Amino acid sequence: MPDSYYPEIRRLDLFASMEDARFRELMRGSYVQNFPPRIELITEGDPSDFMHIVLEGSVELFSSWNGRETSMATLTPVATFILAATIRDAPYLMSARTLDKCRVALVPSQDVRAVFDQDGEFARAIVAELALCYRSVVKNAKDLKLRTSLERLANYLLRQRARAGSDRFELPIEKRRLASRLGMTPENLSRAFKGLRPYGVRVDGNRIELSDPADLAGFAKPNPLIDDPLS
Amino acid sequence: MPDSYYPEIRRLDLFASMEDARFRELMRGSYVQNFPPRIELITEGDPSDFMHIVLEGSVELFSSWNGRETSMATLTPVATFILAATIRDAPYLMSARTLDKCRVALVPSQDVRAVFDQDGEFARAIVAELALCYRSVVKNAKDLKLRTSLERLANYLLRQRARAGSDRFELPIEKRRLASRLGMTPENLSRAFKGLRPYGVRVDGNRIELSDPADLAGFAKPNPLIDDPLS
DNA sequence: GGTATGCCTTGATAAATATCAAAAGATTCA
DNA sequence: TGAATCTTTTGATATTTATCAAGGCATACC
Repeated sequence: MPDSYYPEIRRLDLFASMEDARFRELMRGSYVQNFPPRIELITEGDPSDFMHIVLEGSVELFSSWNGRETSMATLTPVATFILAATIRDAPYLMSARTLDKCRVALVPSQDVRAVFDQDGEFARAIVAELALCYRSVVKNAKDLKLRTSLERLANYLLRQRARAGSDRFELPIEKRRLASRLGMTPENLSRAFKGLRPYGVRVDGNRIELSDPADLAGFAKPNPLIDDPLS
Repeated sequence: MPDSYYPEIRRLDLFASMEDARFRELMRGSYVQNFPPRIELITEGDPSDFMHIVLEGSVELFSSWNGRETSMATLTPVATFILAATIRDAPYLMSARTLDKCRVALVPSQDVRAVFDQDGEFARAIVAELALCYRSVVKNAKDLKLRTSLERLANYLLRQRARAGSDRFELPIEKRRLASRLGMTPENLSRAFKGLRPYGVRVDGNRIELSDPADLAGFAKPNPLIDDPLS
């Protein structure tokens, strides 16, 4: 891997505080690849030979069963994925595909496990990252089980508002993927947007405007234990 | 904590390979408590002062939002819970209550974090445990998003069959809790059991008999990436 | 034993969500 | 530019799931 990528990868919490020698060792065995849109990077069930890092573009994690498919998450730079499978040396539970042109770093799983054994700082960082991922999936499960689809959408919009820091923002993903992420069909997402109109949700293509966020929050009842990505 | 508990706690993967001195250190600061049934051990949102270990009885993890409640998991000895919150020093995402009389060990979170920093073996074990937990929640999310409630029940029954190693077994939890765990109402669970009768599912109170597991599997289409607790 | 309580089941109904079909908008690409 | 393709929306309908109400069954407790 070219040294030029080191700084941005270093910024990840996962690598921020590890010894420089170990970091270089890890990167030496890794490589960076460019992918066109809509390429399946990994397939669920395959052995986890590499930990992946999205450097550019966006990557969708999805899962399939019995001819059905659901979107689990969309990752944007700089983020790692498939860490748990790497750690456990277990098969991938989710597939991943590029949504646009992507640059992805591939770190051999056995190197990750080897450095983990030698570098306490790295081990701590991995634990922190895993615990964060775990908590984020638990929040997602709570969202799915405790809320209707309308409530999930309302809370999603409030989270995007917080992320953008503005009452106007663009949806970062296609609506049909958003529908799948929220556990609904594209048709119902369309109707759900209409259903939120009384709470001041204006939709124009990708552009969203929340004209009365307080009113929307009154309906959505956001909760940090479900909606706050950090807590 | 009395030394007599050490062996059974030691058997947990989490503690199996850590240095004996560290283990004793960790246990010294911990204590064991008995609880009557239906006691709320922890409440979601509270700071995570202790990692918990069920030694006897069963404990339900559940979550609430907006007056609704859902069962997330039921734990039986010997199992830890609330590890991720302990590690991140973050609030509990789930509440826990005893279902019957329980014996629970409480390990101060700061001790867990301190020993984690000093004992590489323990750190490795924590990572393995967290990765396992993470993967189990991902499987649960896939189950919820990709399957209907009838399919979820069918696969649950096949998992219980594998666990029991027999076509006849008893449901380990109350039906209303099972309903909640599977993301449905008690009424619908009752109807779902009826709906599986054509596939050889016989129900008598808690006792289940699968008279044609192959036929049931043909309907349920179990998949290791959702249903295998280890893979 | 009998009452009380809680769990489970059943039936009727309502609400939520999915499916199907078609049209309207975007976007891609030759 | 225009054809082709894909996404989004809309309406009609079907399916799934939840809610409400009532009754049956068990268990716990006086």
